[in-house]
Amino acid sequence: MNANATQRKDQGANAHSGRHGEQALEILQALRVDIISGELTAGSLLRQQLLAERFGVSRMPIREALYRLEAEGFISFTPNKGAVVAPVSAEDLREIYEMRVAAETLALRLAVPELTNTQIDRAEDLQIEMEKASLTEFGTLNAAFHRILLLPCARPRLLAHIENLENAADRYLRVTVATLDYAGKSHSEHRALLEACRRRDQDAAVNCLRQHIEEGGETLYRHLTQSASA
Amino acid sequence: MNANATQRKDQGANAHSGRHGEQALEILQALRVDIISGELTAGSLLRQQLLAERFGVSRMPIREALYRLEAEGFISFTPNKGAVVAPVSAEDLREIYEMRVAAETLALRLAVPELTNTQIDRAEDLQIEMEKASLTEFGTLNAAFHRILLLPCARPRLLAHIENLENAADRYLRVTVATLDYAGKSHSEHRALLEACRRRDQDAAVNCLRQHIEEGGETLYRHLTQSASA
DNA sequence: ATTTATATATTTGGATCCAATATGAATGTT
DNA sequence: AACATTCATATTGGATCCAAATATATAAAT
Repeated sequence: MNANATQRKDQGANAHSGRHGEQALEILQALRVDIISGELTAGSLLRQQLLAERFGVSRMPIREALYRLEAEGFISFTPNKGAVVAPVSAEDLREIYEMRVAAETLALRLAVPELTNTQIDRAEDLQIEMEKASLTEFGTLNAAFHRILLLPCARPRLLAHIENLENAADRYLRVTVATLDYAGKSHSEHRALLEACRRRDQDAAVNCLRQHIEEGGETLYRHLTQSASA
Repeated sequence: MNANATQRKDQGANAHSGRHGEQALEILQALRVDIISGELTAGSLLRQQLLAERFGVSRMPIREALYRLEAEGFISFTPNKGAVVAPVSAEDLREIYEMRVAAETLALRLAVPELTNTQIDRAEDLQIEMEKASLTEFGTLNAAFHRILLLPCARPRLLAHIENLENAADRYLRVTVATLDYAGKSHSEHRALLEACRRRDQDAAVNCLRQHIEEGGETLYRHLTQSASA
């Protein structure tokens, strides 16, 4: 399959939003979304000229965005040939989730003692919303839920790393989240996590989160290794 | 202090080494080394024109290298003003070491069952060499020692992440490694780690590594918070 | 003398141009 | 027909050019 997600021309919206020095960031964001959402599939060639036309800019800001995308691990360059969307694999998925467990449990352990009741309440609100929400909203609400519990760790590097891992994971999530009864189990795990946070019980909270992430990863892993699709 | 490390002109060596599509990578490497080694100090402005002259190329490959450096966390851009070398701080150092513990213990846990006796022997050789080596060689030998024990985990994302963290840590290491009696303690810790690996004792090995990294971080942290220099 | 306004110069961000490499088609040879 | 060679084309990587923004210097006004 080819990079035909680049066909729709939305330069009208993008090109004149932030004038000087921000185009590349918007392009980066847009391409990242395209890869995560699956509009750009693994192996797709990213033609600079096509992207430039799509966004209504020259190739320069495109290149800038591509360099950063490569650093984030979403694409890879081969010299004089161009950039292709990084492949997906069950091993990669497993690795991402192993790293998420390590990074997010560290962040949570550091965050729990700093959590305010207000923040926990806010997380609970999000959880309540999430349980009523549609599948399209689930992703953002879920991300917000996790973020609010981890942010108080106040570790910018770690949080950026986690965000990158979650983006990487979302590439795999897309395929499966719609089909599975993942949501139900996730909700009760979130509830347990909130309880542990309320008691400021680091170990319990960390174990909840570890289990939560691991089970999510397991589910995806099984789904990916079974169905050879995507 | 300004970016006067950019004065020496070494374009003769760099410009014609790899012709098409590799300049940026060499420049990236060179700038990374300059930042880690301290030739480019925190807050230094990175003038594209100066760098272009230093490396004997146009501003284009410079920009490419800078974008990637930013993604690695070594510099940061402010729109229309340019790039500056990222600041250092005790909190950042602490964070790096917290992340190293999480990432490297994960890698080691996965690597230990895969380790061959040959690899452990090779690590021991490196350790023996290290104990006789000078301070200038210590850094590379130490890195090689850790790498050989972690590589068998076969997790490319994780290993790249660890490499980035070690580069980030090296920025702080530089200041202190010369002055401290860090080496002696490090050697015995390495020995203990090797022993645990020989027994294929995951938990013991992971605990050794955790302690090793934590103590290294502690030492640096104390040194950095005491002496307000650099 | 200090401050404000204006003009100038430097620098980044983006567009265009050119060279080197790779891709693909056409042609020729066996 | 299969394969190699040559030539045309497309694409990347790098250089140059231009515009927008910022910083600096100069002049004017209080």
